[in-house]
Amino acid sequence: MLDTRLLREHPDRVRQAIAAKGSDCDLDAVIAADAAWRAKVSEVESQRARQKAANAEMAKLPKGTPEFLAKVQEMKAVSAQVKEGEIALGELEASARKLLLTVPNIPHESVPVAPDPSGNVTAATWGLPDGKPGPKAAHQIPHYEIPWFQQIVDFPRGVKVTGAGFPFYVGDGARFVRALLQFFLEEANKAGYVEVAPPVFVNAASATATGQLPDKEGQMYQTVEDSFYAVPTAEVPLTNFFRDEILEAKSLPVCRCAYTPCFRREAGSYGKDVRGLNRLHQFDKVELVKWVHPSTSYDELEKLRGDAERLLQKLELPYRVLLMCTGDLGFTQTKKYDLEVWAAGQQRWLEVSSCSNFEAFQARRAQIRYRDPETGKVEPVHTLNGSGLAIPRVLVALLENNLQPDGTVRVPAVLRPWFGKDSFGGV
RNA sequence: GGAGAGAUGGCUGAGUGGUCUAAAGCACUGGUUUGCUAAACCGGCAUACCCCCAAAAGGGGUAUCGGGGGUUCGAAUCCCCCUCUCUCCGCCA
Repeated sequence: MLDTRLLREHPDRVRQAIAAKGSDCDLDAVIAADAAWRAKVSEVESQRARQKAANAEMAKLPKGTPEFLAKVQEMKAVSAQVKEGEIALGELEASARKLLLTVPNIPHESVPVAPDPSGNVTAATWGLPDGKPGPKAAHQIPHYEIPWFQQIVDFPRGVKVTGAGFPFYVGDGARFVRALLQFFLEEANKAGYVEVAPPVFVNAASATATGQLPDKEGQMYQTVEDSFYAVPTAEVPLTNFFRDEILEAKSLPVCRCAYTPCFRREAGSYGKDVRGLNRLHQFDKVELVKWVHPSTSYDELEKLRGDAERLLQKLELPYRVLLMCTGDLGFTQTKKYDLEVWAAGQQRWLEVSSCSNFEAFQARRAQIRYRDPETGKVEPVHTLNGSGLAIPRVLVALLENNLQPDGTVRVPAVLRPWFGKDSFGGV
């Protein structure tokens, strides 16, 4: 949600952003609805002021006197007007807010302007000889074609027990998932993110605050009896922790991390993308979230990106960092880096982290603010988040890149304390 | 799941239809006094939105006593629904 003052005072900047993001938001309608609402506010409030003044007078009059009764009669009409006005005002407000929620966030000036993903810029690469994809795996085999893969990740049993996209990890598969989780959480702790174990179901207010509702309802699993939503990412419960609160300026930045399973319906995803572990309905992820002072949010974004990159470096996995162009930015983001790991077996990039700055967009909607100690004013904080990291795709990259000629997979040194072995697999 | 009690500002807590513009205390904070600390005294102390002002400063207004609806000229107060919390019972890792 943008600040309405920006819409009123600098509609051109907003119009530019809408065009750059390729949004179909009708800004004129948003502004017209806001103006209509404001006009009605003034009208209704002045009527209410009249009502209050009359109440004060009547409090002093003895009840039942002719003057008193005359006032009652007079105020009956005003009361009816106010009631009518309030209904109209409620409708105008709801429609203005609904329209306001369709306005996308404004891209940062450092974001390349382009209509589609071809405009994304490679900001960095790591571990690629000559900056090109590689190194070559011993055998160029997609993870789902490794002979023993089904022994550590069991899809048919997942289908039987739940459905497609809900695999079982078995034996070394399960141990490997746990090793990655431990590693990611430890690294996040060391980097200063306080660990949180959040609820994995959230209510509608929380899903609205972080932007999953109203538009992306179809992407979330819902409970039948209680109208809860299974979290699509730990970002949702984590960011909502401070919803409707005012933080101390000196407590900023607040950095937190959480592991949760993530549940996504992925409606409309088919084909090659979804083979093996590439895309699942349930997967494990560690998420990093920051609440920061507005003046620091772009520095914090770079740090966040660095924290996520370091994980891939320690795992010795080649990757690239994409600075997303305006056309590939989400509705709520002002700037976003995607970290894509190279999966040698499939010869393709897999997104394992997405680090975003939302500026005040989420904070305004979620009412997360801080008090400026100098002015005493209350302002929305800036929020950021990034994955650190998504487990299954990291597992994919490790399986495909570290596959040895003898059919086993080498375990990176940093995982050995958690995994307990330096290789696994083989027939 | 059953029965009962409750929800008022950062916190404690008064307030059962009309200056509630929400008492009082605590906490926080500014000042005065005072060797220091402390105390005492005086003052300040919410959030959101609208309007005035080019803007800031400042001023005016409206709303908010868990949420929503109702009764009434007027609701923190009366009625209904919902949510949450607490106590007891039952069940349970």
